[in-house]
Amino acid sequence: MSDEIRRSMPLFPMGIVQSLTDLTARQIRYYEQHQLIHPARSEGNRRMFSFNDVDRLLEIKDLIDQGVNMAGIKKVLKLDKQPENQAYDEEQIQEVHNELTEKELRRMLQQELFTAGRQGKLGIRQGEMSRFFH
DNA sequence: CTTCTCACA
DNA sequence: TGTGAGAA
Repeated sequence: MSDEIRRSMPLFPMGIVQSLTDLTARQIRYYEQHQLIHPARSEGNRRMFSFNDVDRLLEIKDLIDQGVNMAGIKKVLKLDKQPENQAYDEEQIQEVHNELTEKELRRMLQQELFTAGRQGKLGIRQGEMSRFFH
């Protein structure tokens, strides 16, 4: 249950999500307008994406690459919320999960902490960063 | 420097 | 969807 909390915890800003999903900021904001994702907002009205958001964006990217339009994607998302037909789910869930390997997760979080720390957003100095990454 | 919103040739 | 302006 507490796993859901971590997955919905706002962690990364646009830049990170951009490099993580290979989507342009324009697209990401566009998908938000169409209710495909719901990033939290933090001070300065900046979008803070949760792990779930990134996960969802990766699904969207796959769909886009497969030539699916907004309408089609919305359908898929609705099927996601209403777990009635899980016929073709297995295959897609596998693909998405394959993109998020343990290794990448480490890199993602490290990148986040790095940029945050570099900007003095965290009371952490480089020497203390090693405490997180042995 | 990074991100946000809004508008447009 | 891209891109540039102007603000935060």
